[in-house]
Amino acid sequence: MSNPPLSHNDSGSSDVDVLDALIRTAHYVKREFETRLSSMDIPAYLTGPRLRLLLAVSEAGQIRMSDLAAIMGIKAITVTQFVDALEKEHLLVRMPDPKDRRATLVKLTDAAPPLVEQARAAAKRVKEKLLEPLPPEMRSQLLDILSRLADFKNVCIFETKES
Amino acid sequence: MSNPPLSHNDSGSSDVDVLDALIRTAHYVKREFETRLSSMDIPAYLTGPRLRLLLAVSEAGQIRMSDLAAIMGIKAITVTQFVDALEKEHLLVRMPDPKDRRATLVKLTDAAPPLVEQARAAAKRVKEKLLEPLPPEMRSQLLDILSRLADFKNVCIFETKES
DNA sequence: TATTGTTATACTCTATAACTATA
DNA sequence: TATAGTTATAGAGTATAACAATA
Repeated sequence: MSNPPLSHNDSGSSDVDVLDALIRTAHYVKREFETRLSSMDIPAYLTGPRLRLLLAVSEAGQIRMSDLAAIMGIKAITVTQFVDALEKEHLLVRMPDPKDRRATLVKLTDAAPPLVEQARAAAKRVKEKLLEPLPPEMRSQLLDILSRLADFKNVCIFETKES
Repeated sequence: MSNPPLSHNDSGSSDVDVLDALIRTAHYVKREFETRLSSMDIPAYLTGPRLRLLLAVSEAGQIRMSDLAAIMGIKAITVTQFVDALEKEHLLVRMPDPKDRRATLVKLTDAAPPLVEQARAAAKRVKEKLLEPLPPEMRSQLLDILSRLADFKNVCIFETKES
């Protein structure tokens, strides 16, 4: 066996590994989240990102696809694909925006709300389970730390609709 | 000390959103990491996961593919695909394991070390940049918190550090 | 029978580029 | 000219299932 040189701990190997840990943990959490969700009545096609989009639509009532792209931090084409997938499952529908004929509004179908509610509740239970090992003060510490790493101030467009 | 402007305690909306924040932040960090890395001389095919595998091989010297799967927390087939990609770029090679003829050992090619070192250094610089907004004590807090969410005790087969 | 790695296949997420319709 | 959304295409990451060789 070779002895690995473990002396680069001084100038920040561990400082830097925290990012790896972040990505790895997030990946683990994401997978756990989706696995547990689909083991709970929630159909497998309702993945994390799609559910997030669906919930955004649900909160907004009606929303333009370009706004969805903005609040989710993804490209328009990706929204198109999520909407395609969810429309195929009859969870949401497209409508022309009467104010701007280039734009498309998206809203839930009449059939969607029960599943959306079920998914929201299941997601919440799963998240609570995953967060269990974390005492409350660590949760807010984590939130604080994360917000310093990346500030997602653009996420809350929901309250500001006036027009 | 500022009071966190959390809307409050119960029924848990904020309790639960910290997981979303985690996933979203990790996703942001990951994308930033890869974008900045490929804007630095590092070829685009050397993505985060592939680089991680390459570094694992580099540290191990020779390593079985099944061990790579174990320490990276991915399936054997995924290792196969990473190794395929990196072998195509002449960064690593497969060798039969003389101890077990079912197994395959992987090691760096002679050509790999310069690029590996360059990539390791670039990755470190990028990570330091991304971590800049985080004071040192928050970095260790974060590491602590993450380790409670998911314990990756299996990750360090490399360092036989005393404890 | 169990394990190692592979082929074949598939799906999700994400994107760029080129395009249409509209503003 | 610029914006909204789409088609076509691509690539990365990940996986399951079936299989061959070996243990």
